[in-house]
Amino acid sequence: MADRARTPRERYREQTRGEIKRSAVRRLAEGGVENVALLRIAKEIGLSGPALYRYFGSRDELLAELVTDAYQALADAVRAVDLGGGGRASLQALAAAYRAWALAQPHLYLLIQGTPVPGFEAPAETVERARAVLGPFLTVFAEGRPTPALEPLVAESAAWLREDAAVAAWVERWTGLAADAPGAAVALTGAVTAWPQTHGVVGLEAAGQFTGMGQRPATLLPLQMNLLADAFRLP
Amino acid sequence: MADRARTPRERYREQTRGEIKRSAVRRLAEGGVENVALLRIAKEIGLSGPALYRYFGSRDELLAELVTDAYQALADAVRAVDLGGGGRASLQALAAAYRAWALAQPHLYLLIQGTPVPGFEAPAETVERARAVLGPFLTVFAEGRPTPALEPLVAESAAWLREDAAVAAWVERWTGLAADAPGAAVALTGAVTAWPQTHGVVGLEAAGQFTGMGQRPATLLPLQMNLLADAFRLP
DNA sequence: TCACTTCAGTTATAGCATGTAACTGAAGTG
DNA sequence: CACTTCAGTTACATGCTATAACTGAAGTGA
Repeated sequence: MADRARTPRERYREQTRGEIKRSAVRRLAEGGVENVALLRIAKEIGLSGPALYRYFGSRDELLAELVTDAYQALADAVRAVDLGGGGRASLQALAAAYRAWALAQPHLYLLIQGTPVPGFEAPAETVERARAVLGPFLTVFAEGRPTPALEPLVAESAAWLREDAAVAAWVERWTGLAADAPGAAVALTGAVTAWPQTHGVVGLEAAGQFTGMGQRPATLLPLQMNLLADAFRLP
Repeated sequence: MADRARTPRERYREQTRGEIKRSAVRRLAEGGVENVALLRIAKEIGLSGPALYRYFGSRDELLAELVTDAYQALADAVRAVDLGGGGRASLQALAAAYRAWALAQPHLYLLIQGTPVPGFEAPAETVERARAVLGPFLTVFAEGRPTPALEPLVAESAAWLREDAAVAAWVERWTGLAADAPGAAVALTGAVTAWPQTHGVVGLEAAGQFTGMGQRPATLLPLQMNLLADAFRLP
């Protein structure tokens, strides 16, 4: 935001990159990842083939940037939720926001949470991005008082907090709790449990696997979140 | 099984088809779906390019058959579970079998439950296949007595049972219950809830999204199944 | 102002993929 | 033994990714 329009050249470059990405996202939405072809994108924006390689080193690089952007957008959507209510109301709101974002652009969601793009695998960075999305869940679960059944998972979370300083910092940022505070491990456990549950419903829904089923994901997801809230005794 | 070796020609054809599919599956496991290239498969098994089109009309057709086979294999793996124990023990066993199959061939699992192959979408058939996988879950949840929180979803299941005869038949096959028996809707609700929860954990794990996380999916999944068993008051 | 650099964009080309067409020859069939 | 069926071939059309070599205009410093 600071150095937005340094030089005309850079501004133009940034604009063209954006145009390419927007075309790519549109093609992704219309025909899946196979439809994202540099040649056709180039033709669409009035360039000829190899010109795109000035802007993206390869097709995979372009896709990787779409993934990064999508994570950012999902994180923004989740962060935009007002956690004022706290407790299970906030958890419901987070899950709903997550779902709404995913269903508004199912192809993008499947791109980031579904099958990893073959060549491209950025484990470290992916984890980082996922954490940005899960942050607000930490906040909500920090006030949880888990039932005894959750004990093994809380223990694993506590161990992780002890071993990984980056995780400890992440949890502290969203909960204000130090790594050795009992609430930290609880928050971490809640987030790491809520995430696969939400993804389970949303991922199947985005992939169209619920079509033909009689139950509505809009009923199922809140219900699962409620069960989870019960397990963590959220107010 | 009946007309296995009708004519030598057909037997040869079947054998070649199998060879092609095995090569495709191997390539899928090694380099993802992009690595499944007819030309390279042909070269590998000593044929030259277009010959494969005698056996599969197109690449998509080959992939579609991989999907079908994979569903079958997953259904077999789940059906092989001994439900003698009943109750939550059986639920745990089912989820564990589902997970074990998926992790033994993550690329295949992502192929059937992840991003749908672009061109190819067979909603009706896919639903059918998914049902075959979920059958044993119905059996387990038939003896459930859901907590009041599950009421809305049970109602949706009951409505679905009333409207869709095929679903009613499916449920009856796995539970022995008629569509209007209260247990039928409960079983359906349980299966349709357990499925996304299991998929949520397994899908993320297969996609490698748990690497770098401190919690082990092997801990998380049984725990979630236990919560679910509680909600259905499984013995 | 003018040489010099930087860089967007071009055409040409290599390589590999899917898929079709037309042909060849051997295995099955009445 | 004529005839059909069909696996497999080569040749080719098309479309994609990616690289190489060139062109020309926009920026840059003395």
